[in-house]
Amino acid sequence: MGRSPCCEKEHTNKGAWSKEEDERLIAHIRTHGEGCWRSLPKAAGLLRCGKSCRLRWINYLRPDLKRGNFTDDEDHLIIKLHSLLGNKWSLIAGRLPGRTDNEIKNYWNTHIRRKLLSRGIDPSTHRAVSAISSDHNNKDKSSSSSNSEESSPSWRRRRQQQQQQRPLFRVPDLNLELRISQPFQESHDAADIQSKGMLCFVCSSRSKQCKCNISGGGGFLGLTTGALDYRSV
DNA sequence: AATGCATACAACCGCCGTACC
DNA sequence: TGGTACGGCGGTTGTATGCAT
Repeated sequence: MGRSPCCEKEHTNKGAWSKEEDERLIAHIRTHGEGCWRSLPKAAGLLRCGKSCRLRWINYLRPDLKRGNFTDDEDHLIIKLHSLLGNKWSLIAGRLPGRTDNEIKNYWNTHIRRKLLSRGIDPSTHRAVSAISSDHNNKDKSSSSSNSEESSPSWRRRRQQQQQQRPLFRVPDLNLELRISQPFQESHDAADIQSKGMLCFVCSSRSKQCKCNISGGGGFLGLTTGALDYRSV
């Protein structure tokens, strides 16, 4: 049997969203709120798959989205978080207010990867390319290939194969267990956690239940401060 | 001006985890 | 306990745009 499709594909639009579709979706979510994506298209009068509506809203229409270029700070934060988390785009996006996982993923693939490569850093391992090539006894010389070659389809395929063959790089003895917290806050001392109802990174409790005696600064990547502050990275 | 190639990014696809029955 | 629905995620593709020739 298997699962039923998420929608009737014969009766749904695909491709770019029109202005009218956007307006319908926005209007529907304004009055009914997010959620129940499967039934939303019918209720909103859209010939779209529920998943498509969700993606359009989350990645493009949400009012709290920050459009425009990434700042240097955001750049650095993405690189640092990627070195810790790998391709966990949603977790990375959770630390960049107003940015979506899709946006960060695209930005990584189009800008940051190339930037790191041009600096001689392997974007998947965050190690110097020369170190990697010596690790592998020059087996994969193409990993230091020229930038002009890297974006070609054949280069992408080769690179995928290399990554499958290459042993995973692991940061030794790092406990990367993560807890969900609210996005980055300007300040994050214990008083803030209690007064603003933030989620404590240390004990995972909210507001007044938090008994962690945390003070600013110190700690790896600021994680021990209860909230990740990328400026400490 | 026409053409081909490269780039950027929106959107889709397929899979997974979880909740619910 | 197993099946199904659903939301969410990461990888991939499609296409519009910009640039070089």
